[in-house]
Amino acid sequence: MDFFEQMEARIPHGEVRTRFAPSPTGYMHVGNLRTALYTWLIARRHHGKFILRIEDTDQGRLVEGAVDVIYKTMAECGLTHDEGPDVGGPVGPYVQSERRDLFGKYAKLLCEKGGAYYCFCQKSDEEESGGETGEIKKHVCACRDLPLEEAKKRVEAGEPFVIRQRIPHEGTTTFHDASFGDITVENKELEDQVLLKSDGLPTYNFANVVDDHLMGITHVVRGSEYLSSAPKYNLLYEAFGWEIPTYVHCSPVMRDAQHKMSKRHGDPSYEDLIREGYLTEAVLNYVALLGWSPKGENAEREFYTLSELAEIFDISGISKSPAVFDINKLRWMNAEYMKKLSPEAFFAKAEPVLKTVITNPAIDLRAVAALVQTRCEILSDLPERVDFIDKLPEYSTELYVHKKSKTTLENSLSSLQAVLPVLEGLETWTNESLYDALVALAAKLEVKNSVVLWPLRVAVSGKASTPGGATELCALLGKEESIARVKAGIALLQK
RNA sequence: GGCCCGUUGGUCAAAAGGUUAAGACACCGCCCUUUCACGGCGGUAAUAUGGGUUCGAUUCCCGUACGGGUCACCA
Repeated sequence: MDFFEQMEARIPHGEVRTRFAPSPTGYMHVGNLRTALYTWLIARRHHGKFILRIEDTDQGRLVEGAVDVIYKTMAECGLTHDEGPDVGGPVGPYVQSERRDLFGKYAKLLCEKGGAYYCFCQKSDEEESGGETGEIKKHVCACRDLPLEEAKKRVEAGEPFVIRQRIPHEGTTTFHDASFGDITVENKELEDQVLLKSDGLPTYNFANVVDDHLMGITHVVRGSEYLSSAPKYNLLYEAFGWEIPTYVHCSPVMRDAQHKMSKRHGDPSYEDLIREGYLTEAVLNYVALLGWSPKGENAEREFYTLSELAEIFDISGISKSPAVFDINKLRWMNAEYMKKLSPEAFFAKAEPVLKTVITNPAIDLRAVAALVQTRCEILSDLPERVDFIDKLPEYSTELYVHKKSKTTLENSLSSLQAVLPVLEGLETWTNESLYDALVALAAKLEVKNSVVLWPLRVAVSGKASTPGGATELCALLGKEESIARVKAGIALLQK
């Protein structure tokens, strides 16, 4: 058994195998996350294998610790892989830089098979572009017609070379994409692309084809920017005599109608979103629906767990047109996820954030969390909602004037003055007892509840908008602090 | 510029020849209410455009416009 046969023998058959092949950039684009998710879902849906392959051939872009970021993100999202650099598998290595030697062998094999040829043209020969005419210059040279034996002699003699794909000049190539359907192009539009560079390393397109085949990948999921190189892939598979995988091209995630989301333009990556206080589950759920939609009876359903998606995900639901990322809808969806959290789970997430603005140990953070759980969309909203608890902010008396509650500066002052002794005389300091006492006071004064409660809420919070009503805030702040703030309010109104 | 792909409300999108063209976000209004919110109810808003094919086109075909992708010894 020769080398190539050995490699073939390793390839698993009879199962769906998909792969996510990120290059280690140090963060996860939203678009990449979606691709990873779809790729994972296809594997899970068919009870197949999901493979993680690190594409680190671009040495110039290497980022320290970036591979760990990939592991961490995938694990955090629940996109577990069955094979990869860290867990191994039958078709390793799973890091592209460790597969380096493979590609030269396969490129030479392809030359033997006639699908490629040695090319001795110097890079500088074709450096000139089409210039102002805008014409694209395709590489055409005599090396293509060099007899193989002669070319090999020159290689052995040490002459620098690249290996280029031999693309037929005539005819057309048709490839099939699971969501775009059949696409046919004229072969004359295709260039004899370089497969193996003069430094002996493969180009991305070549490495991909070889790796995907040797790893037994059945479904190639990738961005639609690769759509136009797909015919060349097909020709490559055919020249090798390999089975062509199912292509699943996904349109990009856009910032607006004409721009892809990009880190460079300040669009958030997955890590940015998490840092801003979005929940992983919400991000995944939202991203799943960006460019894919469920069919049939699920068409109106929007909330899914990962495992629910794994049951119903269907390639045919992938959309062909680009989708604009709507942070607004993500916010809404995140809020829904927060509301669904158990009080304990929400507290666990909220506590660290609350602690950044509430340092008073007398404050019951669980009570704060309970109040705020249905009133925030993302965790980073929290500080601004509860910062008044530690310290009463300076506020304008204008806050006391509220038409709907029928409050004015004058009746606010008298309300607070009436409230003060009630609070001071209150034995039991709970939301219920506070509410009962103050409603009774309003009845006694013969005014609407709000005439009493609105000014109190303002006095106690100094804010127009708070995570709870007057009595809830008083209960939270405690008797002493509440009374102090009411007195401060009275003083302010008396000025 | 050549080639390829796409186009349903502001956004995500359903409807795979016959529907009053779903649903969700956002927006607006009303109700609830101890603020804001939550919740409930309701509303505004779309098949890019011109031709075909068909008894009938969002759906099929062609053109146009607009948008995107691609045309490296980058991935």
